[in-house]
Amino acid sequence: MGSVRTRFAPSPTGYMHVGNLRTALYAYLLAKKDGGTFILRIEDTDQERKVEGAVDIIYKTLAETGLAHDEGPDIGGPVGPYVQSERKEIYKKYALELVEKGAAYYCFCDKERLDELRLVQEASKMPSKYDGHCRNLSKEEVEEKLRAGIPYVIRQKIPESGSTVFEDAVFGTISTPNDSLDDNVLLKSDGLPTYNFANVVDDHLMGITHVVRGTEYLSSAPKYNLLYEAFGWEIPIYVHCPPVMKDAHNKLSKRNGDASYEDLIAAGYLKEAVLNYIALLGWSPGGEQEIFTLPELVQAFDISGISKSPSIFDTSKLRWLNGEYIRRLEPKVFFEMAKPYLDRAITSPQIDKEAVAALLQPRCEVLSDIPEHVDFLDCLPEYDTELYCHKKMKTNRENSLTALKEILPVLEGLSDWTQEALHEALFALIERLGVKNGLILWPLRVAVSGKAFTPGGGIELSTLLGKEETLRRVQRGIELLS
RNA sequence: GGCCCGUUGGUCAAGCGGUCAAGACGGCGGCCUCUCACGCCGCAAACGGGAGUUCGAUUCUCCCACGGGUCACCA
Repeated sequence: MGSVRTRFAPSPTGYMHVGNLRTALYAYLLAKKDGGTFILRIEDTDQERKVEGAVDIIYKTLAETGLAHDEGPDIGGPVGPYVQSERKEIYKKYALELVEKGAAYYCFCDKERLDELRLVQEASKMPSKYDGHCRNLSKEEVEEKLRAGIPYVIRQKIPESGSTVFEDAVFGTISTPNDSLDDNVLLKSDGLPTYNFANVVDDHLMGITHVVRGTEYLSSAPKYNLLYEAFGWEIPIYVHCPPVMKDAHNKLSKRNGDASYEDLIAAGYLKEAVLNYIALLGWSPGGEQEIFTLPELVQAFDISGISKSPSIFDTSKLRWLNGEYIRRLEPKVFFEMAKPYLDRAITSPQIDKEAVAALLQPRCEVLSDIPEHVDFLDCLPEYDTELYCHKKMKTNRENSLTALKEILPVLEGLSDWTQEALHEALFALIERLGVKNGLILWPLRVAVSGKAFTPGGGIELSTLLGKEETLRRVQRGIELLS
């Protein structure tokens, strides 16, 4: 058992966005690479933003993607509880300890005063920052206000001078002047901690060795560092990951209507492909390999490969990767996955859907585009006879009509309706007429599909459609061309 | 605005003082082929700008520009 302990600490918002999932992935990989422990912690200290069922989505996603946590609210563990709202007393105790140590203080300022303060600061173009009104209250004053039952918060006491320096495994040494840091609230008036505080306390108490999170926390990291120092706790290794972007200017987000993990799955992407793709978004294994199973990712993962700049989520590359995964599937497995989509598009019972799936597998990138590939099997679409004209096949309306008229009796006379038999009969015809393959096969494919592009050629499609339907469509072609 | 961080082709990215600056996706062209797709081959396409340091900078330093993040009793 390794000693690395990482955690994924989402707040239950009811939505697993791609950036979040990637953070979970990296935390998981980092732990597993070392044979360490991956922990799930729910950060629900914001009572107003609680969403019902949100935690279930988190469990479901982690289970589905194989990012199995070793400790968490659902499975327990030695350092629980793993839900922050159940740890209320813990935070209070540590907040008070910090007050004892002089690294934090009671603040009785009410919302009105703070709003006003902010307004004044904004108006005078000052950086908005707590003015330290309660920073130097005497012990007696504090006691008195406490006794009077005045609501309070506990704020962090940031040193007035000097600077805070810390190491980030991705970004290196980062130094921040203390006077640019604010005396943030640690414990809210409802008795619950802020994220800033709960995070530090929990990460320490849970023995987290590597804190993996997004760069949005990079600028708060100095404050966390100061907290660790005040407690005399060992500082974890920070691993800040750059954001996943929708485009050069916007993060991927629910607000922008961007796809979440669930949306991608619903759209017909394979979970393995999604995981593989996001692993490569913001991290590079260094070598040429691009397709990785989860265990392979565990093997290959290294913090040094995490990039510093944001990366744009590229759907076209995901599509390609998904196609790669689809092509590698066992035909049976692909058929099972494709089935719901095939059922939606094909209603006629005589079509062999497994055979359709076999045709589809090499040319399908996302499951959801199956219907548009196969809709013509169900019902011959209205089509323009222009489709019969193809320069490379050297076909036009006239010779297509001739071809179909030659084809019809051949097919009618065929008793054994298999791909082999069709192939044999049609190539015999081609030979007898002494023409190029395309001259016969192109018109057949058009007649039978009514489309410019189809999965499979004329012979394959005819096999699928069955004798009766094929003959009907060839006749229809003859009618249209006559 | 203050503070922090970043900047290699359209996108993901390798590179860690000397390279004709990888590779992948996408694009384009070709081959294969009964269409499309798959597969194979090839082409175009990048170090934001300026000063230094150095025999030599994409790589190190500084400045600028641009981009991102953060400045809540949200996480």
